[in-house]
Amino acid sequence: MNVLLVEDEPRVADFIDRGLRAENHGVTVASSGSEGVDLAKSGEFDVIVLDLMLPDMHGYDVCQRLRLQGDHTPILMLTAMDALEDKIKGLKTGADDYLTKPFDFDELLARMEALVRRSHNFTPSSNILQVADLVLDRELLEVRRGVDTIKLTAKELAILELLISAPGRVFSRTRILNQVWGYSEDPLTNVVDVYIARLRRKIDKPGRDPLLETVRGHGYRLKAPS
Amino acid sequence: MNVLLVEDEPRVADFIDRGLRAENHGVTVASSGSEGVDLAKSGEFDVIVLDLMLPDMHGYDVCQRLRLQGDHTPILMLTAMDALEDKIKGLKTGADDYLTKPFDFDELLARMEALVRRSHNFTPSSNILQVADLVLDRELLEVRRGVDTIKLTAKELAILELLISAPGRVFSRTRILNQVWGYSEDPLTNVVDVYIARLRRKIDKPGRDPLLETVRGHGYRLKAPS
DNA sequence: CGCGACGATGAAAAATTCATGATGGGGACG
DNA sequence: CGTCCCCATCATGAATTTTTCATCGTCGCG
Repeated sequence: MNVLLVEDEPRVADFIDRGLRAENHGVTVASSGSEGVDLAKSGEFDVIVLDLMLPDMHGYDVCQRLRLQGDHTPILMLTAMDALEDKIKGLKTGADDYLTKPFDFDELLARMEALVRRSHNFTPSSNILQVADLVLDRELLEVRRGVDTIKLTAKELAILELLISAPGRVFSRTRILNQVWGYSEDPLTNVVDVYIARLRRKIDKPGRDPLLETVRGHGYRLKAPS
Repeated sequence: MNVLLVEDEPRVADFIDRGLRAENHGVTVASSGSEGVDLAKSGEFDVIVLDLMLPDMHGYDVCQRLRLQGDHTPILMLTAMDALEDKIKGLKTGADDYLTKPFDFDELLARMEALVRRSHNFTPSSNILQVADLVLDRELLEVRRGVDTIKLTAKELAILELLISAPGRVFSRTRILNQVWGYSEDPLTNVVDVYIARLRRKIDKPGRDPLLETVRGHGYRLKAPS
């Protein structure tokens, strides 16, 4: 079995590395997120063990990036804390399983093997995000609501991408401004409002179930799948 | 280690039961959800292995009910399919881990032991705050009382967030004013009273057990979990 | 039992927050 | 160089929240 280990802490990396080799698995270590993403491109790994805390980017980003590239290699996340949010976020960004530090090496092994076993049965294709009948294909950069294809401008798409990445979750205007426009301040503009209105016009055509909700006093969100 | 196994399918139950006993663990089998909840009350178990598909109620309900009763025994869920939704929902209702059928018995064992080990260290905190059947999800900015979702305005939410952060503790009007409004003085207003009244109207609907208490001469508090 | 302080609450007024149409700049492309 | 599309800002009106104010209720104590 061929394992890609993305972990920047030498001690931890070493520990896992040696353990896996002892089990006759092939191991490649990446000590940063970007290195991990690059190495993963070769597509030769059976499973990726991914630490959440990396020097250059967060584990979620690595995960998300891989999935966006159409890579479906099973990912086992190592979370530092036992935070529910981390687990959920991990699963949502495309991880297949998580493991909380500190962990038994045997457990790591067991889960890895389980993942690989499972992934050989069927490969769930993703890269397609979806809420209700609203579908965003990040590969084709295409948006559909039901059978209708919707044409979005760059900014509109960026907002939708952000919102759909965590359905149900509320995003503040500031947050959206940050992610989509890259501003770090300027609360004197209402661009976000304007663009939300445009998105609405395209996505929530009258008669349809409204998906794009305003949460007064907080921001906007995409309706969570019930 | 003492295990409560909630599983109605005799074949699966038997398989796990025998395996665990072989490992010298104590096992009690419940073949329905309500039986499981009852048995759990004894509080003598180190971990609960919970099947999702039960004859009388869904695994989520069992899970939720236990958590509502203030039971924090680690729960390992057995999900039939590899559905992301199930995993997320499971975690949200208070499960600590999940396992997809079919699974290796060794994996079950490893995860169980990991859970128990972990739970002896510390109890996981999350973004979900709860008093009795009142739940505040800080991520979704959503409040529920039992099954009903409650819509709160920003200020109402802020107050509830403060109160629920320390159930049972009394918060003076001044304190609330400080935290929620950021005022550092001005004891000439009764906004706090007004908002408490509104919160009451939404949260403590007539017929329900009142959670929001007035402590005359001191302030307000959320009833502590008994 | 009656009084006074404290708290509850309805309703009006004020303020905030949003939605959206109109306007004009600017860049890409032919 | 003109046209088209995208982007950002502004202004306005509507919806909702927040605050204030007045009144009424209730609790505790003498």
